[in-house]
Amino acid sequence: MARGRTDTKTRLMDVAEKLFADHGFDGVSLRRITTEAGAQLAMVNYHFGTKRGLLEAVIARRIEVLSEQRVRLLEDLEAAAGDGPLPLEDVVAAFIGPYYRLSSNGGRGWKNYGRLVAQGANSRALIQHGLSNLFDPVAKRFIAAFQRALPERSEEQVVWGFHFLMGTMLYMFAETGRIEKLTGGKYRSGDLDAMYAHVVPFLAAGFRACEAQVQRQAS
Amino acid sequence: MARGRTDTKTRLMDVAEKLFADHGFDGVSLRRITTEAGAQLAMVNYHFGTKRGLLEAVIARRIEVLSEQRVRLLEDLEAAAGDGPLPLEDVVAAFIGPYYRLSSNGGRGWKNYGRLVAQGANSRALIQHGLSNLFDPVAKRFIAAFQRALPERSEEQVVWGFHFLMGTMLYMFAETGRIEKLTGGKYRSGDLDAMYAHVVPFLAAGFRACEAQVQRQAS
DNA sequence: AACCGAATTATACGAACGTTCAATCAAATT
DNA sequence: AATTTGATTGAACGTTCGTATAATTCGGTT
Repeated sequence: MARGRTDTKTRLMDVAEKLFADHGFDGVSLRRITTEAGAQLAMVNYHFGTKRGLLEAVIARRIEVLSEQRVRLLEDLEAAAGDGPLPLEDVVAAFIGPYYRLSSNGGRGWKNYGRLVAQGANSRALIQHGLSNLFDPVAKRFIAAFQRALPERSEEQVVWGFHFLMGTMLYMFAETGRIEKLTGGKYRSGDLDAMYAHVVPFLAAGFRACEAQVQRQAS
Repeated sequence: MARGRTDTKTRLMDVAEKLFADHGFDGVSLRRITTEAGAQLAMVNYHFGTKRGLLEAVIARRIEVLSEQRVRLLEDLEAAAGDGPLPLEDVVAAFIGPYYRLSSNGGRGWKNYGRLVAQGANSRALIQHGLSNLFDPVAKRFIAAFQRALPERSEEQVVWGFHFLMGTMLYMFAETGRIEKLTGGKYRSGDLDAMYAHVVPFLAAGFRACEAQVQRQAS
């Protein structure tokens, strides 16, 4: 159709992505989504079956891109490392870097997705409900990769480190605007370049921390 | 009224806290809240004015407790430090420790609050809207305290470190259950004792990490 | 030229929503 | 004993919600 540059199905996902991120899943009506997308109300049920189906389609199309890039970078690392340990900073970058680049240069949709997924990731409703099956296999691969990057660390330390990394990453790409309020606008939560430059060494140092402390106490 | 052990106003806040955390603000109706609280529908508007007023009351009563404890611990640190620098681990513990202890031993309400605030903190709607004014003054004090604990680090590094700490903390107390799924139940996101033991050295090491290297954005 | 199936339109349905308000209750105060 | 006041009840308001369905459009195949 000539209603917009893209087809109806894509426009619906784009608008829903933004509005879900702004107001939450139940905070937006299908009427508002279809109106802002220039489509008829019934098109959501036609293309996605149900409102929840629309949400899942919105999330799935981004996770697939993200997972593919993460896995590809990790496989490159594994190929380059041979039998040796993986470089820790590179594993962190392989996980967060794709998200960083897509959020920076992937268009407005990725910004909306970042805010949406930061809310959804913190609610059990979405996690338990199949949507995370698109994410979990990749996450498991990265936990194993972090263990390979930190061969002297216990599994426990690596698992919790990955947990802290998840929280940091989700909050980072949510771009909540809180840091602006706290610093009077001097630092901006949308300044992903600055944040990414700091977050990789920050998380890598955290991963290495627990054992360093144990070693100090033992020696 | 012998409907419950506590008065209606408190019961409404307790039930709303849990349901808002489970389903989001717009995912729960006042009818469901009042029914589960054993109260009449009109009581929400009577006690809190509006549905949103109920949400704000729910969040405010917890933030006030949290802020008071955080500030008290920080003032103790400042008194003990005199003119010297603050011990970094202690500042981290002064910020996260109260939340950890309340979430562990403060009753089920604090668990619900943790999940609720992790969603709300990632949505601009709540942050821009006055509710964060209860949190921001304390956050500003802690950013200053972190600078005092890291006199050789740039303000920029400290600010971003605090940002990463916020994300880690919010995700930690959301207890999303994701780490169970990723580890087959071997590690549990409700094991706050283990998480807290790891998170303080993790974040402290991140704060101390050397200045961010200038990283080129590659694709 | 007739046809087909996917996409779109227009409309309707029943249910649930937040909010309001007059009436009633129950103590504490006068 | 009468009165006041905050808390609670029960019912209703108009609106909006997600979903379903029959009718219509239209380019590509027959």
